[in-house]
Amino acid sequence: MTPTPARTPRSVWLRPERPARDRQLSRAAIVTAAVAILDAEGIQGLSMRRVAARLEVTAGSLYWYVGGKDELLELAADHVLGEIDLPEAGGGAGWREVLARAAASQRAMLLRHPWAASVLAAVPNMGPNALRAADRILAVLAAAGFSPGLADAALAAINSQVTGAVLAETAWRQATAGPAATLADWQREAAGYLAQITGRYPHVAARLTAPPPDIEASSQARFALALDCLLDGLQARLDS
Amino acid sequence: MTPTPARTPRSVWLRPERPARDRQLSRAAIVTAAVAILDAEGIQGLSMRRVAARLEVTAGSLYWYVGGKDELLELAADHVLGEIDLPEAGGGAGWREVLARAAASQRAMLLRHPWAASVLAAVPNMGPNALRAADRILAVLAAAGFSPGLADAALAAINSQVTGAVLAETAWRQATAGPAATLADWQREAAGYLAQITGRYPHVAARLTAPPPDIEASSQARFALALDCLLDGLQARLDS
DNA sequence: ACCTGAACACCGTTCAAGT
DNA sequence: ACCTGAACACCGTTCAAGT
Repeated sequence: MTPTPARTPRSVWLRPERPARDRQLSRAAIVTAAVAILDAEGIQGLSMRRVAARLEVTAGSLYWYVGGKDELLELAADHVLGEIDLPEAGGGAGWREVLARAAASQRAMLLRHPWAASVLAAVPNMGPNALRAADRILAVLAAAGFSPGLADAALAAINSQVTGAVLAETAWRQATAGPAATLADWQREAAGYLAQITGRYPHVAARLTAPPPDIEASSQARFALALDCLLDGLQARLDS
Repeated sequence: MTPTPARTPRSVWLRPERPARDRQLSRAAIVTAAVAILDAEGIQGLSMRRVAARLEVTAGSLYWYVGGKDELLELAADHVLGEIDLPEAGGGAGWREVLARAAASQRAMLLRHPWAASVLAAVPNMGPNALRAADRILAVLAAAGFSPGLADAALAAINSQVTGAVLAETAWRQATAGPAATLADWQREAAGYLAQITGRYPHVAARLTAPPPDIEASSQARFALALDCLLDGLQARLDS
């Protein structure tokens, strides 16, 4: 019934920042405040009013520096992207090691900021930190003999793997960290449902009732396995 | 300052549905309405009030059947998960083909419902359709000789790849489908920013200014490549 | 140029009260 | 048992008006 509102999803990065003067607010301050709230309370806890309150300012004033909440999220996401360790420009390490290191660093950062993966996944990343990271990786791949097409595919595949894996990991973490304090509590709470599915879905039930002892370690191991598979496959396609 | 609200992220699936009587509303009707809105207007367009309006009912009445908006999203996500083509129970196809088919079907479904990937990624999927899909795949892998651990890793890796790839694809699609109608328009709009990054990030700039002619086909090709790499790697680890 | 204050049009959720 | 109506406590965003 109601017509679709004419959203204008133009990215922040397509508009220049306003020139600097003597002012008590800034894009940087707003982004820092937003990241602090996101880290502490997640995406649900972020609102323009709360960011403004943290800066002791009115909500409306944020709109002088930032197009809106969506833009602020884009800025926050690029901000944490700056925490990723990137390969040196002229480093001597092989491309496999470079990609593995960068992917591990990216995963660690996304686990430190559990809100970031979903934000980065929802929007094309065109911020300076995103571009810098992509450019470094593509440079390494080009130097290693990757064609532009294969380098693109490699970057996209690894990025998808990291993002997807972290999203799944944090989803489970947040669910089991709910009202039930421990995993055992959660299982007791879910016992009824589990009993119901044991018969219908035996393979899944076996996993749910007997989860790995160390979730942290097994997530890490699964991530390493998937990454190795991708790197093996890329190497084979590079050699042929 | 404000204390974190005591959310109760217990999953829908942990609570039984209320017994059926003669009523003008139902979980199924609510979920159907929600999916229709999500398909038409995306996640931003979904509100409890709009779902209620579509069913010619008050917003409050939805809470008799559904715990809240988060639960409704879980239900909607599992609903579309039912559209995935799964392997027959006793099919004769090899495990590689089975996984490839299921992954392709999952990807197609996620592209049909661009809101679904982010919802599925945000929450552990414990609905009946999610469990059924996982169980079928795990059964095929077990029959092919996969250890439980390797089967888990395989399922997780492929799921992460599909989810991550679709999220990236839809993010770009929605960005370029914004106010600028065509990709050329979008590029003209972004020209200033592109010129600015051409010097700093040459490898990325080359990709942005000269995108592949057929985005659809190249996304599909990249997805097939990543999936092949994963399947190759799994096969090698299965044989060893 | 920058920020306030107030308003507008929405939200999710609760809950007495009706039937 | 099921649904309404009204309310509560929030939202994002806009914009005149101040300085």
